[in-house]
Amino acid sequence: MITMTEIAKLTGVSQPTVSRVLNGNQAVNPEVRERVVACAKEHGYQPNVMAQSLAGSRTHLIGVILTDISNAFFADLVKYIEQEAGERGYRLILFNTGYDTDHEQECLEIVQRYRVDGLVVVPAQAQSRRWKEQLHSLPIPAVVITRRAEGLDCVYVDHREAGAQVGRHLQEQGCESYVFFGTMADEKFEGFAEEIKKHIPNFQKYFKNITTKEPAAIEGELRQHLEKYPGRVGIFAYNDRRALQLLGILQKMEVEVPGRAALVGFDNTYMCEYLYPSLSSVSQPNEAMAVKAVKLLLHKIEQPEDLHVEDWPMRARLIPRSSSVLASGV
Amino acid sequence: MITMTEIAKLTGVSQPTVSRVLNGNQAVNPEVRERVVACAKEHGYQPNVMAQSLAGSRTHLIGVILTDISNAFFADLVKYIEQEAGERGYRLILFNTGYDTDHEQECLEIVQRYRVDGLVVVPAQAQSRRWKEQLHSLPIPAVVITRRAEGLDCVYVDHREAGAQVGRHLQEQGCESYVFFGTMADEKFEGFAEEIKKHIPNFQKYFKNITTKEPAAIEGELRQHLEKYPGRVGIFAYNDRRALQLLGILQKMEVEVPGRAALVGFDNTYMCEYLYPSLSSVSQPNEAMAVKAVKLLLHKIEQPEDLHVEDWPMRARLIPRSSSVLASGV
DNA sequence: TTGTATGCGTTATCAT
DNA sequence: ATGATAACGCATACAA
Repeated sequence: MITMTEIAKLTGVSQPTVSRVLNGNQAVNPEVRERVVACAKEHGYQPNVMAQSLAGSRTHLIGVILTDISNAFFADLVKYIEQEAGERGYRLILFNTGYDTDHEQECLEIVQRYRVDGLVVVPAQAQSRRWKEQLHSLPIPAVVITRRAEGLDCVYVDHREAGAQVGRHLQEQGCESYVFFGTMADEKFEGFAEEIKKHIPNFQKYFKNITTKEPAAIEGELRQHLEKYPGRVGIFAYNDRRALQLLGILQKMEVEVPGRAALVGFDNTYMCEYLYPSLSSVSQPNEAMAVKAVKLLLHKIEQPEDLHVEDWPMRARLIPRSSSVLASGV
Repeated sequence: MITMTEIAKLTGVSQPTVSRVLNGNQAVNPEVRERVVACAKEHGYQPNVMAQSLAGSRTHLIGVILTDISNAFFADLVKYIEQEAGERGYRLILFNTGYDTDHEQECLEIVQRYRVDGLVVVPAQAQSRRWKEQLHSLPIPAVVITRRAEGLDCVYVDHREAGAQVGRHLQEQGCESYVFFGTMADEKFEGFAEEIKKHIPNFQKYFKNITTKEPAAIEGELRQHLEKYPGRVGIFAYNDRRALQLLGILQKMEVEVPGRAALVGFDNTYMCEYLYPSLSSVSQPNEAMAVKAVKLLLHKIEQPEDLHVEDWPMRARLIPRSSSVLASGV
């Protein structure tokens, strides 16, 4: 790979002149410019970013550290992050922690070695104080995406509000009892429960939480719930994957969806609209989140003096489909 | 971020000595070592990879250029590539071409600027000669993954053989007519057709190809085919996404699956086993492919004198499920 | 065992 | 308009 110095020799000028030509910075003799450009083109010159970075400029690298790239939701985020960053001349160096906090630590060290200009992080450990302090003390601007992290720049959806949307929807659909599939420590459950409690103060009485992922156990729990409550049951799953699993089980049990059970998922994966019945789900603004995170980060990179911390909750949106809405006409 | 030179000053030794200590290369006075290590630790020293690379060693960067990271299959590959490369001390710089060949060109330039040690590529343009020559002439070792590319190192599944497996399976399940959903230029279709022709020479007569993705059109085509052929129809979709869409349409049409129509997808996405009926699908050896590709690449990086070109076809495996297999017992 | 000197490919600051 | 020169952070050959 040819260097500026080599081009300089070939064209009989000095290396700094080559630099000036190739960067179009200052005025140079048109003849010289032509010669140099031609030579660079002929040999397929490509600047050495390592050298550029060393010489004082940025690396134009953004470290992306996330929990699980094989999760469609995060993969989608990465796509938009890459796109937005790429348009502004930044590249991604990617790390997958696999929810392993030790490995996350390593990643945090490695990105420093590469002198990345900034960081986009989906933290493995949600809220550990130690972790937040560490990220804060890093000499690299960072934006947390997907989760709220107090005191740090972050872009995320308001899960509580999203859960409330689901609660409202299922009530409007005439549900008389409820099931939440996932951990109750989840903010979307909290919002969900709060919303329903507004109308049904003794919510607990009509509610069941299921945490197991084991099909037979799920079926048992559901059967039990259905026997106890004859009315329509509203089921909220913490993601589409689980919702799909539930849908399969309900179909196997020959429970009518949405007649007997109304089902809502989360993430609005592509499969939602293809399923039969199509699956109601909560759509997160993936692209908007990614774009916002990158813009925030680049701002912090390019205006390091601005220490303002940004906290960006965004709204999710429930997409009602056949799994929770009774067909009106037919 | 502290540098070796600074540590040298703080500990009263020379910079090369610090280098020796921190790299554990040569023998150094234990006392000095201790002092230097302590100082480095205290200030959180992290080597500057840019400088290391410039000074002659490798960048330890692997460029990953692929068509669509938001595709679950590729995202999964990336996960394994990151893992395997990471264990060997290499990091990923990621590019998403979005199937845009112009953008793919840019990516090829940019990775050169970062002086990546190697490249893993999912090409946007399958087989253009120009592209292959270009990749070959690149001063960077590269491995093509997912697609066969003659003359280049590549790791991929034999789609023809995979298609044959599906053909064999659907025949064994007693199908009397066939539908392929996707483009007939696809190797998996070729293998599929060849296999069936072994037993049914006038295959064309019992076959329909559907390429549209528009639900109403698909439904029309299917209805037409079903009216024409009373026997069981075997449907092969080029990926699970399409298979899912088909399944939804079949359910809506109240066509019995697998009784009237046996359905097989491709990619063996997680949802296959959750669907009802669960979806038969072809499983690609994602992890094995990723690991093989990385190993191949690292070999080429570390043994540049070995110019042997490796062509690694791998076997896919059909996972039969309820969508194509009639329940025997019940 | 340790220090000096040099070079990697740039950018940037000087002179000229 | 252009050429010396230094500097970025590190590795390495060489000298001591």
